[in-house]
Amino acid sequence: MMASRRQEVLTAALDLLEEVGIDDLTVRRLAQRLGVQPGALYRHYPSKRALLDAMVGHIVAGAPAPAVPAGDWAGHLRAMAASGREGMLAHRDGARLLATFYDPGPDAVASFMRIVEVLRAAGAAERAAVVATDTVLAYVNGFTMEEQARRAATPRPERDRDFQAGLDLIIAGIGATLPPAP
Amino acid sequence: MMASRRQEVLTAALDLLEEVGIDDLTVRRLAQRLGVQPGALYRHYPSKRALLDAMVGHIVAGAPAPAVPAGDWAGHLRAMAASGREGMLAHRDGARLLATFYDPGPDAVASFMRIVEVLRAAGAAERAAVVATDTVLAYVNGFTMEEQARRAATPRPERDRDFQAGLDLIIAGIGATLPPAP
DNA sequence: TCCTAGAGTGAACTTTGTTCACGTGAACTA
DNA sequence: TAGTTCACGTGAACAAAGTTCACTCTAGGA
Repeated sequence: MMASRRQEVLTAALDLLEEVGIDDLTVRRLAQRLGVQPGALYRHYPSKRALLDAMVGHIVAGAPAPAVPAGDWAGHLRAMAASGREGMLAHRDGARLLATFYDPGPDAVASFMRIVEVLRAAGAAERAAVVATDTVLAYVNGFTMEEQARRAATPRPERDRDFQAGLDLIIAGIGATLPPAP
Repeated sequence: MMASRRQEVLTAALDLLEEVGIDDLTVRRLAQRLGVQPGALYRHYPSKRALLDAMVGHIVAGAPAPAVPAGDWAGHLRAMAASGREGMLAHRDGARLLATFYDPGPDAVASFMRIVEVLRAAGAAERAAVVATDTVLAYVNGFTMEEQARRAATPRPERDRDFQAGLDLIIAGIGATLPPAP
């Protein structure tokens, strides 16, 4: 196991997030849950902000790596979109947390580039591929934010269907700008 | 003019937002700018949250009412999208403010419905019209949020062009599901 | 045995939102 | 004219938040 104390603090913070939500995620509450004085946490993270960043890092890293169907650009787009949404929905206030504290690292840039590559392989021009990728990601973030903030009442299957339907709209738009398959 | 004190406080808060950003928009700073003790503000707004809500209300109300080209559903969509984005970009941290504190009122629902109506008039089924509207709004929010958070360096014309290009993608997707014009 | 390093204590400080009993001056009313 | 009302503001306090700091404790290796 060999979990460093730093890791334990992070895990406790993620658990606490699930219990009380981000607005009540306080240094003191976290310290209490660890059976420790508030100041002790600053041995492991230099600030609360740094801790939140680490939580965000854990969330984006934990998103399920999609099984890539080679050559199927629409499938790739759908998988990436679903994975991004899933990562946020998996944690209470996940979307808000990402929106507020996410600073894209090299791995995020890498997966962005991978999508662009897939679209380029399907025949899209460089700029068109970037625009399409940007658009899908903006949609995923916008939809999920709104979903988590204001649609907790709507049953999950319905939300899934709505998300899918909007994504299909965008994919149709992208498909129209692509050269026809040979 | 006859501006009520309440109005003056709101105006001062909006000015202060522009100067210091939402993270440093504090009750004390606002009081100081009004030449008043912090507690005095609670005569006019029951809580800081209520004041932020009022600011959001002012921002969404202040978005330019688009000139509606009758019968042109794509034009209507573009106008609404541009108006929403413009409203957020017009204020520092506008997108974050909206995303965190916006609780859609009757007028927001009304303008949502108006878009749905326009699409229905163009031949879309009810559900398709709702999905299309939702998708455009999610895109606008997602794009603007990211834009204001991380693309301050990119020059405005370029950002406008990117926004337009993504929107065109979605509009193309919507157009593909509509019956051909007679 | 000494000593270093990681972990935690306990108490403080600053800043934040918020409350509350009380003053004050202008406008209305009898 | 005298009294009442009312909107507005004062001044001081409160609790909770993030953060800092000097000190202690406890292992484990030289």
